[in-house]
Amino acid sequence: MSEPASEPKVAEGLHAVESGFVHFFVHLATTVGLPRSVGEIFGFLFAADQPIAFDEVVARLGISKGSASQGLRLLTKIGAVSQVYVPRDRRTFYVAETRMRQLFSHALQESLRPHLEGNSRLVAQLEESIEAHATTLGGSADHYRSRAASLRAWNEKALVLLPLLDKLFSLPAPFFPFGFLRGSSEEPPPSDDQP
Amino acid sequence: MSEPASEPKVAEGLHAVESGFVHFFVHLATTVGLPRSVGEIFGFLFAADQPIAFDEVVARLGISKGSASQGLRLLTKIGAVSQVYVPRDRRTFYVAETRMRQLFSHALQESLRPHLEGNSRLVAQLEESIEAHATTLGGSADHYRSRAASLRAWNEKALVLLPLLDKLFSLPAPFFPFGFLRGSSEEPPPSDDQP
DNA sequence: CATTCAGTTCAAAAAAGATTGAACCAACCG
DNA sequence: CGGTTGGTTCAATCTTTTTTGAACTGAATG
Repeated sequence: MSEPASEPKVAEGLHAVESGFVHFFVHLATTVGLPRSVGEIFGFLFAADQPIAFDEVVARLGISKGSASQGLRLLTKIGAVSQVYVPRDRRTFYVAETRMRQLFSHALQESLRPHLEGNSRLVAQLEESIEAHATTLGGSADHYRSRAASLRAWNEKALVLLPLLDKLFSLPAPFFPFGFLRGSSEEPPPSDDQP
Repeated sequence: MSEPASEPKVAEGLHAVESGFVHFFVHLATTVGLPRSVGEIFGFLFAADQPIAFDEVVARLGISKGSASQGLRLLTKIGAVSQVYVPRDRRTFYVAETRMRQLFSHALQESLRPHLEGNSRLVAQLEESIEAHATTLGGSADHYRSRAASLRAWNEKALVLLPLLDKLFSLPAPFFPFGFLRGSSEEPPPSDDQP
């Protein structure tokens, strides 16, 4: 009853609830290094009940056609939204991928992996460079080798952990397998007390 | 034999090998959204054999005192480097945390966690907002509730997976526990088949 | 065909972020 | 004390990224 007459208009033309979703994804987008507008677009589509037309994205969000176009292209490329063709309508419609699992797993494959692979290449170069200069380096050659080795080991670990992480995410929530490492400082096992 | 007379000088005054390390961490830093200079500093320290004084960072890397100061402060704050007091020297020396495990785990706790917690807050607000408007929303209230629920579920999953991930990383490499999910590409339940 | 409508492209403007450097502070030194 | 030396701060500057908007392409429509 004590609400002010107008919505806390976060973005032109959005209902308070919609802009809640937008907020959430703007936060997510920026923490992940994507432009804010991409977060807005995705949030808006994620909230929607049905496919949304390009020009509605522009109008409701109050962003330029240019941004919308680029943002939607990016989101499509990374598999976060897809186009939907609506029969008697000339416009293209978009829907968000709402299964978080898909989103996550896609991101892992398409964004994280390539970076880790980039790392691998750099480590390899680094190691070559060390060997190339080994004689000049004298005693420190070994030191450098061991530092490089640690980078390599770390990176490889990350690489193999990647698919595993993906799996873990796909597990039905209550089942998290804490079993195999009950050693520990962090988490009490999830199983209930059944004597 | 075919090498040019001078090093491929990536940064003033660095040996080729050092700049290999610097490269690696610049890459890492930028993919993680940190300023390049922070990557440079860390790379340089990571390569080093012994503690490095502030002014050497400035000189060898050819960056301003300002950058060095801020970069070192940040790195210290996130636990990636620490100060070392060298007896008869007025300057402060720095060493990189070279145990990748520590770095990683610290990053998980200090960077990822807070973000996920931020998410939680936003989801909570979102849910409140949905309830606040529930009557106005009519039929779509349920739709919004379910979308919000999926965000919540996802976020909570991430939150519980965090310590687990940390554990996995700490495991001696050869031991990776693929055992419990030898199933295939998607999601056969983790419990074994006991009729 | 000429027109309108949907959307893309891309150069220019705006905003956000990183870096510099000069002023400054605080030990230490002589 | 007065002068160095080691380092921090922060406003100004430079760089990079994001956003805009106007020109453009290419269907559909009439």
